[in-house]
Amino acid sequence: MKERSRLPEHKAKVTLSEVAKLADVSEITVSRIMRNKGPISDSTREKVMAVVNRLGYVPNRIAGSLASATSNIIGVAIPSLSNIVFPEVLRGIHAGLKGTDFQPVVGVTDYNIDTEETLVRSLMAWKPAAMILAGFDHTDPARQILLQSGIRVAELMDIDPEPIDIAVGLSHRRAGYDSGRHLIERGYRRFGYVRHNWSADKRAKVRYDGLCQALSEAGLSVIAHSIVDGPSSTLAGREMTANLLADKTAVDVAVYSNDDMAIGGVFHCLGAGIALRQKLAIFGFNGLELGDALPVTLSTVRSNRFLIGKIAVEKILDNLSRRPERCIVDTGYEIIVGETA
Amino acid sequence: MKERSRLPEHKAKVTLSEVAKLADVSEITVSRIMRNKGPISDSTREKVMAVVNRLGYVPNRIAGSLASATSNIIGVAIPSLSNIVFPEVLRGIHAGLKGTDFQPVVGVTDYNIDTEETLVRSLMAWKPAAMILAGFDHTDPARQILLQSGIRVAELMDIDPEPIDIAVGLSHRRAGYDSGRHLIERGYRRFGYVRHNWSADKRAKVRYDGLCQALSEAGLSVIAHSIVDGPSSTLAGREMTANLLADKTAVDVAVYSNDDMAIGGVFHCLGAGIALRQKLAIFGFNGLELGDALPVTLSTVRSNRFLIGKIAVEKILDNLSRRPERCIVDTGYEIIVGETA
DNA sequence: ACCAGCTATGTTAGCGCTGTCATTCTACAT
DNA sequence: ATGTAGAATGACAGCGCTAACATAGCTGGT
Repeated sequence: MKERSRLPEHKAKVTLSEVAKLADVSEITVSRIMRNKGPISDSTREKVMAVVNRLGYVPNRIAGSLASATSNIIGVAIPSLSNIVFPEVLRGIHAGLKGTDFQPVVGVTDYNIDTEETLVRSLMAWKPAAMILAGFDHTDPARQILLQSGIRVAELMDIDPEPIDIAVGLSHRRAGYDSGRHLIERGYRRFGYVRHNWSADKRAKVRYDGLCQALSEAGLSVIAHSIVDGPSSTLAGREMTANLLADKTAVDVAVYSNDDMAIGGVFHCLGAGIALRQKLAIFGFNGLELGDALPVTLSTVRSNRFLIGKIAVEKILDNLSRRPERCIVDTGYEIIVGETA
Repeated sequence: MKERSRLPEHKAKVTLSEVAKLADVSEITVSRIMRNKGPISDSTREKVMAVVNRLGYVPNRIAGSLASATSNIIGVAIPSLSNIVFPEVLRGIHAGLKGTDFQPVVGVTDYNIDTEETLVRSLMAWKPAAMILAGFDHTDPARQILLQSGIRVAELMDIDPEPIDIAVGLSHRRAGYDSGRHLIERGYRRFGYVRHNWSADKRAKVRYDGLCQALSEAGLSVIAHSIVDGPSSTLAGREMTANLLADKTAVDVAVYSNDDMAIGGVFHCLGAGIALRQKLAIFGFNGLELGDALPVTLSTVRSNRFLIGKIAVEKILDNLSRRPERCIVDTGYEIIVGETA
């Protein structure tokens, strides 16, 4: 048997009107059948579907969207795909969209608000049904475009600032504050802080501020810092922990800018034979699954990333046109008492 | 200062023709300016751009795509966002697309080829410039649609089967085989295998087959198995390792279906005080960054996920219309000699 | 002066679909 | 018979843009 050519034999771009002609009905009838809209007799439907299947007709949504002035696209702008946190949010978005026929179009901003602006323009050009962004930090033009669009706009991760329309996330300030209170209650007094460069990651900074406030209220403060100039990573966390401990300032607990870093800390201690909690306590942020699989389970704060994405979508689908009132959803957080603090 | 309303004041959907009217030029002139196409005098450009900025005009790409019969969309279908591997491929795709104005539209198949078919239909409806899929396992109708479309189709991760058009990935069979050879050379003889459910993850199965072939050629075989009925995870890897060791069959090396599982194995040993390599050697697959940050660095095989995504995009952009010849790119793999084997 | 050959702009005709408003054809009650 | 609702279908006019083909104004070479 000769192999079927991989190139289209006749350019035969199958269109609605072609299907209509062959099925001997009007175009609008085919259109209605394809969209399950309006009353159609079974006989007509069968007749048309036979042609559709024979020709392998796939409706052109570009034309459809233009004609109906609606698209089933949802624009999504996230800062990064390297940080496990955002794929998890994406997963929530996909989960929320499942069963609808909305399609997410995802762009990556690299934590840069100018890139974000370009991305927003380019996503808005598809006349999306809604937009989902991470964070609240936008250029003025971007904000203006989103504001004027009239479509639903969800800003994720955070709920402290004022949103354009919908905010879904948690209060990083409170999470930081509560972490501090929690650790103080557990008896820790000499706090070290290990972090990555937060110039792009404002939320890490806010958590730190919350932590400092809790400490300050208790007459304490962070007495040692170890800072890597770059993004967070487990390896960086490991090295910065070594760094922190090399310092003459003895700390009894190290708080980390996130779990990636904290897990690196755990690895350092495991490798160097430093007794976790007795000698050095470690506390992270995010509640990654991995923390639970560690030989010594990580003490941290669970942020519900999946939920954030899912709820954002639900809120959007709830009402596809923007309401006058803003909508803020607190997905909360939970202190996980592991074995490292 | 009173707050600016969040709802669009006048529905004023700004169109090309409106801009043209106000700038006192023809529509095509505005169109050319927006697309940087054709010769335009500086004075006209300035005049038009002033109006564009004043009105906040954003071109409607839906109309544009319909008129020009080209879209800048690239359809992407991946099995899952939970497995870190696919976000990394996505990252490669985004990296490859950077600087072009193609937009990826991402869908998730949940490792189900019927879901994939639905997804393919729905992505094809946007007349994408190209499609990227993970794997070679498709329904007949899906394959048919892709074949007939005439657009470029990249199938990622694997290069063993025959692709529709472009294949980018590595030979999992050879990777499995070489892992076996490598471990035999290092003196291991009593092989255990720890895996997740591979009914959805065919490639893990192929690696296993390759491994078995290498063993068999050396007169060896896998003498103990530990299988979790579910997806891979670090926790599962940890538990299944405990499981494997509880068995009376003593093994000197455990090969894992992937790094997630293998890292769980390392954690088990670390927690149970089992000397890695001396008492039990561990070998994974993927070469996750995390393996390098472990207190005992993981021995594994690096699959270049980021590169796979990036190269797929490059091949596609290389030539946007399908060539008669198939194109297969081997991104290779690399055995990483860590401290666990 | 004249035409080739540029640059800068405009005119026309759709792209493939769907909203809107008919129109036709039953079925059933009056 | 006659009216009336509803079910099933169709005609037509665009959606907002761009390809393709003019057209108009220049420059400079001869």
